[in-house]
Amino acid sequence: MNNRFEYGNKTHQKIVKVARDLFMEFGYRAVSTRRIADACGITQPTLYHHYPNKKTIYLEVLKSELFDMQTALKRIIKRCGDNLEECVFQVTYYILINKPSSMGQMFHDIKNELDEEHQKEIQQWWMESYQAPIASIFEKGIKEGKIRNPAEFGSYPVPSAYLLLSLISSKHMEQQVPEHVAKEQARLYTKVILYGLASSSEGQKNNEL
Amino acid sequence: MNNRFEYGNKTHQKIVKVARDLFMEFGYRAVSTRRIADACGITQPTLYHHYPNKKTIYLEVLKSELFDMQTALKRIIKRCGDNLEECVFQVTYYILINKPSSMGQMFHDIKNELDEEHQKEIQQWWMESYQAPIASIFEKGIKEGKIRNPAEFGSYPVPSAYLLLSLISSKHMEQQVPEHVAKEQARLYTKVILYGLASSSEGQKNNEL
DNA sequence: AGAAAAACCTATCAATTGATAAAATCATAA
DNA sequence: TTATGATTTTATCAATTGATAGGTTTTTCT
Repeated sequence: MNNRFEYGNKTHQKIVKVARDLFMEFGYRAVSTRRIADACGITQPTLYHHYPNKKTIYLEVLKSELFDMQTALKRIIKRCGDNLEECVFQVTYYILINKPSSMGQMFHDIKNELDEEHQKEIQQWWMESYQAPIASIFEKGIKEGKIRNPAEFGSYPVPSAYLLLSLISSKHMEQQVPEHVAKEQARLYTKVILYGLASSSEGQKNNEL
Repeated sequence: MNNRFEYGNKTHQKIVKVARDLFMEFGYRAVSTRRIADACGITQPTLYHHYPNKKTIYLEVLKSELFDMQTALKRIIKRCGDNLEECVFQVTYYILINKPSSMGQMFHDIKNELDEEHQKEIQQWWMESYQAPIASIFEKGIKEGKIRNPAEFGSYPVPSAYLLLSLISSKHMEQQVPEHVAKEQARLYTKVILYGLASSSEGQKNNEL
C-alpha cells in the first residue's frame, strides 16, 4: 500500500524527534547537522533530502514541542478547572517534568538564530501553547475573586502567567530532578505564587493598603 | 613610570569589557574571536597576546560580571537592611537593570562550554555573588518572623533566593525595558514573592493548614 | 640614543561547519 | 521483470572557526 509513504515518514519523524532532544539540551548552534544525522543512524546529506536546511528542522522541532505542550495543558486545565490551586499545581508539575531541559536556551535561539518572520510565527505558537492556557487559569481566578484585584496589584492574567512560568523555568544550575522532587517543587511554586513567602500577618498588613 | 603597564592594561581591560557585552547578549558559541577583536579595534591574533584562548576570556568576563554584582548587592543590603520589603525591592530592581541581558544563556554556557573544574569554580563565584546575599535577606526575615516558617512552607533562605532570582530573570521574549518600567516590574515581583497572587481571604484559608 | 620588551599585524593552519552534486540503492507499480 | 521514483550514500565545496608562527611597530628603561 502506502508503505513507501510510511517508510519515508519514519525517517522524517525520527529526525525531528532526535533533533528535538539535541537542540533543547545543547542549543541550536552547538548541535551540528552531522550530530543529528549520527543520532538518527543516517548520513548528513540525507537530512537535506527530508528538510531543505538546518533552520527548517529547528522550526519543525519547535512546532512539535509547542504543539504537544498546548494539547497537554488544555487537557489538564479542563480536567481540574474548578479548583484554582490544584489547577496551578497540576500545570506546574506537568511543565516541570516535560519542558525542554533549558527553556532559556530555547528562547535565546528563537531570538538570535531565526529571522523576524519566523520569530513572529513562533511567538504566536508560544502564546497559544504556554501563555494563553496558563493565563486562562488566572482569568478564571480573578472572576471568582480568588485572585487579587488586578488593577490594584498588577496581577493581570498574562503577566501572572509569565510569573508562574518564570518560577517553573528557573533551574539555574541544577540538573534534571527525579519525579518526586519535581512534585515537591511544583507544590512549593504553587504555594509561593498564590500565597507568597511572607508570614500571614505581614500579608495582611500589605493588603490593607 | 608604569605607562607600559597601563598601556597594556587598557587593551587587556577593553577586551573583557567588550567581550562581556557580546558574550552576555549572544552567548559563548555565537561570538567569534574575530568579532571581539573587531569590536575592540584590534586584529584577532592580538587577542591571543593578552589571553591564551577564548575560554579564558569568557572566564574573565564571568569573573568581572559576578564580582560587580556581589559588591553592589552587599552594598544595597547593608544600606536598607532593616526593612524586608524595601530590601527585596531594591535588590530586585538593581538586578533587573544591571543583569546580563540573557541570564539563561549565561547558565547554559557555563554548563555546556566549560570543563568541570571551571564549572565548580564559577558555581562558587555565583553562590557568593547572587545566592548568598539574597539568601541573607530571607534568613533575616525568618529570624524576625516576617517570613513563613521554613519547616512548614519550605521557604528556606537559599531556595527562596532562587525563587526571587527566577522571577527576575524571566523576560521570556521581551527586550530590554526602560527604567521606570523596570521599577514597576521590581515592585510587582517583590509583592508577588512576599504576598502572593491570591486574594487575602484565600491566603488565610491556606494558612490554617 | 639605543637596547629590550611589550604590543600588534600579516599570513596561515587544521578542523568544523552547513550545504550541494552525482552516483548508487531500494521499493513500488505496471 | 522492469522501469520509475523515492531514498540514501560517497565525495566535495566554500565559509567560518580557534589558534599559531614570524615579522614589524611601539613603548619603556637605561
